Amino acid sequence: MGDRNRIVVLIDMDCFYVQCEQRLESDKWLKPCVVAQYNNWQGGGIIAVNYEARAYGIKRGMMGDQAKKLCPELHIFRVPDENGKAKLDKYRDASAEVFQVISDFIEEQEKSMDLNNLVILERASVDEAFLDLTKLIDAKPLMLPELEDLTNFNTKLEFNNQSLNDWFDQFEHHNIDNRQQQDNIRLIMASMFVGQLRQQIFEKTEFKCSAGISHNKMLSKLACGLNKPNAQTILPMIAVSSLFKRIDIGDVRLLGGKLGNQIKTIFNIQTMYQLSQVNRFTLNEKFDNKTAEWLNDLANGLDNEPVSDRRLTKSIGCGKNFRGKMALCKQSDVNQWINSLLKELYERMMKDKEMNQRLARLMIVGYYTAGKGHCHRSIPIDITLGDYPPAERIASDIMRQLFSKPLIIIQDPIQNLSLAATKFLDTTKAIMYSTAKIEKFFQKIDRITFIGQQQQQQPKSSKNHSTINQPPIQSKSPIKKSIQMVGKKSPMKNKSNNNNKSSTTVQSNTLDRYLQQYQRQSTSKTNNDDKIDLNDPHVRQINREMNQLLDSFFFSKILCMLENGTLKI
DNA sequence: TACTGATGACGT
DNA sequence: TACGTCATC
Repeated sequence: MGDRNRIVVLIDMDCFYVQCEQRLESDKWLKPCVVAQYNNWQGGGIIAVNYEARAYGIKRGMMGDQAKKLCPELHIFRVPDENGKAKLDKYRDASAEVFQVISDFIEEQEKSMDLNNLVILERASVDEAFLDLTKLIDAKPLMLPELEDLTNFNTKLEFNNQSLNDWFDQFEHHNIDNRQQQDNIRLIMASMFVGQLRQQIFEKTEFKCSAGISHNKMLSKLACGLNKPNAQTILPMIAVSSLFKRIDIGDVRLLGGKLGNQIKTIFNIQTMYQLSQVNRFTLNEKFDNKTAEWLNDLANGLDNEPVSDRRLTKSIGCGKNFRGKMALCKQSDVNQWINSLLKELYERMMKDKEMNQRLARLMIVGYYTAGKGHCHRSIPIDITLGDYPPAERIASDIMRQLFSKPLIIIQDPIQNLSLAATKFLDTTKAIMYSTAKIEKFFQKIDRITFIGQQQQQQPKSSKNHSTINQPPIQSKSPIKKSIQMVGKKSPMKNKSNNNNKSSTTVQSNTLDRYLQQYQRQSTSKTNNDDKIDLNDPHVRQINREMNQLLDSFFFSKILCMLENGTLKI
């Protein structure tokens, strides 16, 4: 059972940006439309083309003026811009809508079967999702749906030129005890799921999409592209070799760039079928072992890349090109653009925080110059307060990084700037940065013995440290000492203590006072006098210590224990 | 001035 | 890790 082929699906929204615009201007449905950004030069660059417009030969990457010549009645939607920069929020929001529908549908299906975690959903891009339906399908009895139901979903079969109809007959009249046949039926069952999902997406969002239904990411992506728009395509394993005779190497996922071109030139071939005929040892001569094996698999319709369980983006970023004369030559211009980019990014970070309960810990600032090419540097984001620092502070950190050594940008002007927030932490975990919650956390995991417990009691007078200006941190920080001790002690040594309820919670008085102190500070936002001054050296010291605590303690130790099951919250 | 602006993944 | 490179739409 375990060695059965996976059932992997790709859902791809049809010309997504155009549909987003059409939904807002419904008289534009069915008309040739494109979405373009930046109107000023040659009608702007086209980033999405609907199928009516594609009929005129209009392609993504063309300029608006050029497209208009091909189709005078073309409607061009404009990406809104803010401060001279394209704003793509509309499409991200619409994407979130679609993913919500997909998530809900999955949940509903699982619920009806009284099971959990049957479907893996991966956000592959703003308009694409991979689904691994293996577990869902295999939890159901092997059964053929009605052909009519499938055709209503505009389901196509990719298998030479065989119709879905003919293919269906063989299952009804023949035995289905070999694995190949069973896999085919599993694909058909998955197609019902996908059809219903696509219907849901349409009913809830008005958006049409296409889908590929096959056994791995490469094949489902390929299948999806075979019949568009508003169709779903089944690609059974047996159809792969004949299909590959007409598939260009560059049309296969991950082979559309340099590598694909290299393959074509090196072996003087064009199609995937030809690649499958290249001797494995010949492949090995030209590529490293791993790549050679991977290519060989791909050429045989195999791809074991898992569908990962991820519904959110791993980073939020924004950037802008400054071509030719527009390239940034002065530090003040760079400063201004960083601020402008950060303003947009910061808003998106805040929105993301509210919607997804997470905080980014790292900011990447990137730039491009003719002399140095692409460069980027990272700046930590201090989230010890359980929230982002003010944008101004992030901006100044960025500028400090960027101009740590003075750059003579006059001679090497900056042609691109980009910012990205990454390394997200769940607020439920990040909240541990906020010290009140750290205390609770420690209480919950009372199986852990904090090393500090053996330290002698601190005098009560320490309570007097009630303002942030007199932090409970001595010059030779006891906290730091404790942290170092924790770091040295193997957490596994506490394994025997795991069920010992009498085991003490955090008893380090220093830490306790520190936590209380910090809690007071971080919750007393109403009183201006109590506001934390982030530039206060003591506060900075506290933040540093907390970061160290987290890095050395929680992540390397506790999360490890959570993962291997030695600890449960 | 002219194929943007995002995204993710991998190698070292 | 931090940073450079590649791929996709």
